[in-house]
Amino acid sequence: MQLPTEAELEILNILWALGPSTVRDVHTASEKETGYTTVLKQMQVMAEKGLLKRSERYRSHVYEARIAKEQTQRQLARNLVRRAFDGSAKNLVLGALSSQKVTAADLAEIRRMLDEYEKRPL
Amino acid sequence: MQLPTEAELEILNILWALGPSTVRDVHTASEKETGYTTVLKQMQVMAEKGLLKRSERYRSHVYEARIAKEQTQRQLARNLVRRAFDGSAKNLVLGALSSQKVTAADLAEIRRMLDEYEKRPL
DNA sequence: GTATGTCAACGATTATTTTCGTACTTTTTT
DNA sequence: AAAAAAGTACGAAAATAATCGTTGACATAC
Repeated sequence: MQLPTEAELEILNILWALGPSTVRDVHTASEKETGYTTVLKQMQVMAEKGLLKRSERYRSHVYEARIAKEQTQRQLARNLVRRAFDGSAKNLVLGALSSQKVTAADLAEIRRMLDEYEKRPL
Repeated sequence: MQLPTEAELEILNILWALGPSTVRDVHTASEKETGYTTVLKQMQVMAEKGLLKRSERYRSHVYEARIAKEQTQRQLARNLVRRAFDGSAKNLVLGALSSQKVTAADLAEIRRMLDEYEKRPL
């Protein structure tokens, strides 16, 4: 599968949050100051690439992400691990920890995830 | 700071591994089938951007990464967290785990890192 | 039924990144 | 000293990504 570009990821994030939406919806929800036709074109391209599914049943087309958020996240994480962390997920975990504020609750949940993982790797 | 592009990251990885090197060194070490002048130009651009430091003392210039590997990794991780993981490092950790094979030894080391982190957050 | 507004299609433009060919300079070899 | 080898500089082409303007289709309101 091909990884989404920067602008595409922004659109995917909106679609994941809103669910199936029109171009207008996405454009309105976007933080960026980009024009309507820009978003339209981008979503059309994404549909061609297979990143989005388009329903033409209605007056204005309704787009929907074709890939699940979690799957895309995994792929982005895998890609970054490969490119910048010498293939070591461990290093990325360290990088993730050191890159952000992580609360005690987060730490607890991460430990829980580790336990889960140990019992049943994905 | 500005994040390195794909090709730039490849060069940085080589420089981090080899230490200060000439263009020839980097070109030889590279997996990619790209021409010598391509690498040269890229490293010149990177020097302009401030990503590399250039020493002109010798016959062939010697380049060196201006940013530490760990710092760049942190920034890449932070960037990815922001763009694709709703700002939650926890989610990236999960993504990292599910994206790769992680050994028992890795898990142990991750746990150790968590303990470290809890004692003295970065 | 004509005017107004909303939308998709399409092409074109701009910006950025990646790549390479050519020319010029400096060494090294013969 | 001429030829060959190894470098850098420079410009420009090719590829990719992002943006927008214009046009025509289709509704809805008047």
